[in-house]
Amino acid sequence: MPDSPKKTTIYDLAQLAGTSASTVSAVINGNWKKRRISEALATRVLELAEEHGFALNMQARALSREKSGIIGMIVPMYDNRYFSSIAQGFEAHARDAGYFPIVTCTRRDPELEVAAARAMLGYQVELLVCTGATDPDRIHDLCAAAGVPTLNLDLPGSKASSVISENFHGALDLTRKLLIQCGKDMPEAVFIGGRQSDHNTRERIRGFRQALGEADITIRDGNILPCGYAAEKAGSAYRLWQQSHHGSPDLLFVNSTISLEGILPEIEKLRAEGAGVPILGCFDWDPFAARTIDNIVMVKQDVKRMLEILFGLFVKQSDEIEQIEVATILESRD
Amino acid sequence: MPDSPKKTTIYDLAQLAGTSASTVSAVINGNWKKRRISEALATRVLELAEEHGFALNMQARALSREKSGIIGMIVPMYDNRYFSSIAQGFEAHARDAGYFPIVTCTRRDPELEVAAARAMLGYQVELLVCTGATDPDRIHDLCAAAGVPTLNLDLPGSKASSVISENFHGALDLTRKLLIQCGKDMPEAVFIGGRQSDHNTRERIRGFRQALGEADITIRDGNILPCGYAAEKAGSAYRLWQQSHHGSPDLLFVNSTISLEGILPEIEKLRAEGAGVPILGCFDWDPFAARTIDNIVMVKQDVKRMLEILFGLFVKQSDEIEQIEVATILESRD
DNA sequence: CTGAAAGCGCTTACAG
DNA sequence: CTGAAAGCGCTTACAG
Repeated sequence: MPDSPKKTTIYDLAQLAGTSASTVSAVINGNWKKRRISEALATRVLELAEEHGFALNMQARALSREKSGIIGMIVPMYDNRYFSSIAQGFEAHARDAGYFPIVTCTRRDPELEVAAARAMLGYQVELLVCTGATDPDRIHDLCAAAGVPTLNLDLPGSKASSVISENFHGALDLTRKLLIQCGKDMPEAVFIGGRQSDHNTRERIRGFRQALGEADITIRDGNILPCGYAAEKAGSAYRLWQQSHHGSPDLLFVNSTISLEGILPEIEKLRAEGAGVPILGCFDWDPFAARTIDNIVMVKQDVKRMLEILFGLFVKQSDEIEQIEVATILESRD
Repeated sequence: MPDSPKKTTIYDLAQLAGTSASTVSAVINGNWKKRRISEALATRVLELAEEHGFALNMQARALSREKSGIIGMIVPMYDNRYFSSIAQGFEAHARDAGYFPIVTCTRRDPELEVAAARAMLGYQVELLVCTGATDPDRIHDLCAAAGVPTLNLDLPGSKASSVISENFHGALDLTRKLLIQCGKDMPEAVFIGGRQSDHNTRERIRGFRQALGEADITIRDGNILPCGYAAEKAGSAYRLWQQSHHGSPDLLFVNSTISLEGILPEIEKLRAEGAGVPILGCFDWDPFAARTIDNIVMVKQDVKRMLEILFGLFVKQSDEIEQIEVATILESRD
């Protein structure tokens, strides 16, 4: 392999093979049957390409084709299983579909989301998937102005199709199950985590309320605590609740593993003191939490299915706006 | 915002502003003081750009500048805290340094690694960081032929600088701590997970052996089980060990959180049966595992520091090959 | 203070 | 069966 100091181009290859750039291009792109290029020439070109470590310049290709072959995704964070499996699955699907995936995390920051969307537009993405975006409609407008379609995942938007979990039903089932585990007649039930402003949190609260209603349990407003997703926020909201109630709730619905991380130290403190510990539910899943926290019930979102549907929408390219809800799975150790 | 059906170019902007593409280019790139363009014109151009949702075509820029502004990273997986925080931190650093980050996961598959490296080369990355790569030297050669520098992270290579954890010392400290916790005179100690072929695993085994040696504990070869990283592999290797020894070890050194996931069910089974449970150590960190598994000691790798050093090497661009080891942190609940 | 023009490395009608 | 040439949207000397 002659270490060419500078990058090899199709012109170099053409010269080496005694042919033209057009022909090399056709060979590289596998169009040589169509162009009826002799097999011998094609083989020769491919050999030379291999030998010189030739890599097609994708920017040049994108420029001339006027399409990049890139699809983008923005994600709030990588540091939990839900979003990281979304990122990983998105990559795999994109590659299988012949696209190059670009994913970027925007820390639930609206400004960063917009900046990331602009950057992706600069790279001429052919699709932008907004995962858990705080303002997907704004991103949609940005992309629409550039003629780029968007799709929403996890959190819905109103201007493009969305694939989300069955938040209401998932929360309903989870709460029902927790009530059974709890056993008490009039348990003190608390919901914690998430944002009142986001659709998923609202739907989950609705499911939570409904399950309690079915059991004729009245729920005080002070027991619904959409304090944000961050671990610290959930931790301190929980601590505050405990202080003002002089004790822990009987049943605790936690709205994400991130929030669960913040609450766990408090739960452990209770356990260490030999005090009663609330029955725990979490609308989210983590393998260690599921395995090691006593009596926790977790809701696993069906990432595989969500991505299949998402890519189905992408290839369909319909401009009808749909909102598709995907069933969740309840996981507990018993 | 007039929804232009087609993308706006600098020529469109030039026409609109009654000036030339060169001038627009200078304004967009913030070089207009240098070009002494009138502030009025500059402002006007920027307004128009905003109004039309203009986004510089980065492929065109890359092509003409002959540099892409992209840096790439390959990572084995996203689905654990170590690698996902590496990916997240890489993104942040890249952006701060004015680069566009591309990260791709290659599932510890040598062929995928090479394919991903080729794809990145096609996108003209200016640096490729190989994280936990099975054959970083092969990727280095590929990149070197295209004049692209590489850097290794987590697992070292011999042809480019590497930033890795202090595997030997980390394992030594961890094992010492486990021995203290264990308390027994002649504990049965087992090492599980990882690959004999990788540097980190070998170094950790060395640290493990050394700590045992210091305590005059002889260690049988059958107790060193580098069975791979996958959870299932670790699970079955552990089960096998237990079967042939009619019991569990006293001390178990697990080489990653992934392997820990595979072993946990067995540990729980023991606990449920009221049988003795080994003292657990893990060369890796996960917040839930750290919090919820009784008496586990975890080694946290210093991702923040590793990335700082990595980017330091990148900006330095020295062609001296260094291998830098970063201290790890021991975490336990007491 | 500003513009015309060449060139980056491809693709793709088009002509032979 | 194959090549010359225009064009994709920028940047950057160069000339004024």
